[in-house]
Amino acid sequence: MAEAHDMLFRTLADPTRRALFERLCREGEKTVGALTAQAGVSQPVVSKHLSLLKQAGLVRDRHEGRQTHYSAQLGALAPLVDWTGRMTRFWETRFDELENLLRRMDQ
Amino acid sequence: MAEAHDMLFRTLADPTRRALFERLCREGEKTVGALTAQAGVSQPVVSKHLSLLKQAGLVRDRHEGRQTHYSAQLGALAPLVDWTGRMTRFWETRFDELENLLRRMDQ
DNA sequence: CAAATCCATAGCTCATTGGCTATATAAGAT
DNA sequence: ATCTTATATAGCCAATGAGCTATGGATTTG
Repeated sequence: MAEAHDMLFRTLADPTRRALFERLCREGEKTVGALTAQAGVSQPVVSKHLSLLKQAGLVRDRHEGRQTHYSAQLGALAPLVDWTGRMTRFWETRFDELENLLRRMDQ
Repeated sequence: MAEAHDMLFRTLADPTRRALFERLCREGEKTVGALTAQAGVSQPVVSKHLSLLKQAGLVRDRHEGRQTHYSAQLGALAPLVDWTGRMTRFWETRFDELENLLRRMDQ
């Protein structure tokens, strides 16, 4: 029953993890070392977060010698965009119904 | 430093809480009792979640006698939509740059 | 081959949090 | 006034999870 947006919300809820993803979106592919240098947390913590981001489909990894390059997988945000869209549409639908009701009462 | 989307992500990360918000979006205003009846958790837990949703600006409450009616505040999702938009745009910009580079190399 | 570098994993701790029951507060109902 | 109903708050507990250090595995360098 776990929908795709569930894991996305949980994964992006942590500020450190979200900051890593944001940086990959802004600056493109980066190694773990480069990410760690500015993350403000230890390298193992960065690796752990990247692993969770990968599980959520938000990043890809590419191995090259002893370094691992991570990059954002932007398509992974789609379920989140869909979800917000659905919520907005529900609200608008109910709003339209209310509008119609008021129009009918006005006649 | 805490941006608006930070609290939104954290608030919507919990499935029970998100389900409450979804129901308010789908079905409109509801009392705490009505929400509790289908939430699968106890009434105090529902009240607590609603309180957090309210703090995040995702719901409004309206007191009427001894009941409290909650409703979704859809505008509150805007920072989330903006954030996903920004991330997408970063990615697209870098993609365009890559495209241009390839075009120049092709000449 | 030895040493150094890069990343991942293991194991620990502490803080946070989602759940519960019990109770307080407030507003009808009798 | 008393009892019941609706919601909120308090206090507790167990699970989760984000951080750390230490270490393992793999690759490059000397």
